[in-house]
Amino acid sequence: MSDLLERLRDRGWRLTSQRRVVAEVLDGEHVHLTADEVHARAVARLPEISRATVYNTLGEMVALGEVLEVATDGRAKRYDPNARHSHQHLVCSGCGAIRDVHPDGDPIAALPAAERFGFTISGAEITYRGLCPDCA
Amino acid sequence: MSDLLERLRDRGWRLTSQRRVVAEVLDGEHVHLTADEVHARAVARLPEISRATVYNTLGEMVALGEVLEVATDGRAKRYDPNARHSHQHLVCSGCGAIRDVHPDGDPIAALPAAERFGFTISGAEITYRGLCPDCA
DNA sequence: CTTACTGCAAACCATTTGCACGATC
DNA sequence: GATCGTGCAAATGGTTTGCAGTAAG
Repeated sequence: MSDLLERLRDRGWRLTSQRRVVAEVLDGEHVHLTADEVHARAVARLPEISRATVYNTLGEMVALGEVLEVATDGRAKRYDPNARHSHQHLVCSGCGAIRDVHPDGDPIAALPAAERFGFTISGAEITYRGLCPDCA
Repeated sequence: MSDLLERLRDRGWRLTSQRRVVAEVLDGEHVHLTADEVHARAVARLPEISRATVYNTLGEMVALGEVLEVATDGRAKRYDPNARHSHQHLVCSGCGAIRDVHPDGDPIAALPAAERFGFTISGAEITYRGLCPDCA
């Protein structure tokens, strides 16, 4: 289970009840919650936790590289605890559901040198768009 | 030049001075302006144009599929008039500059059936991240 | 002449911040 | 006991909306 929490602890992260709850709530496979959803679930376990703390905590986890920020282009950013395993996202244009997917091949390799304009490429994110079985 | 404007006119779009100015300002290659930048440039040509109209107009062009919304994950959305030619984006992690790029191969084809979870895939967006020559 | 676009200002929503209090090392 | 995290509430920035006025077809 709490893979994420363990990783954070190993990095000498100062541990408080709020931070622990945020990490626990966010952890898992195919989890892509908004800050507000994280807050709602955190409140269920720790009623006094504030939105500001949730935002701060998520921001720190992103800065540490343990959590990924996903802008699916809707309104609010979503947070993906699975930052360690490279994966891409499949987003339903109907209901906004997100799945993690693993395409074949390395997208970075597909970008020819002539198309790099002198940039040093450090990563690539792919968002597949489509309709899920329920929305089709 | 005003390819975008022409396309919009062909679709029977009601033409007003404001809309024309927005389309003109936005058109071109490698153009990725924020709504606010569009407004600033539009004001230079048509001083009374309001932010609300710029937002409405951009939203309509996006709904018509003639303009692409690009969420580079920074603060404001950017608008790309080049919705007709499939291309991907290269974003500088330093200064936020954007370049259009054309990778080899079709990213959709790289997603195996087993990874589609019953979704009907309609498109894929790739964002390459890196440092531009100036920021490196 | 009718319909639809525009401008204004106020509303909205997600997120950030300043600051005093409280908990951790 | 010094430092750092937390909570509150207010501020911010981007975007949307309601409504009266105005222009396009």
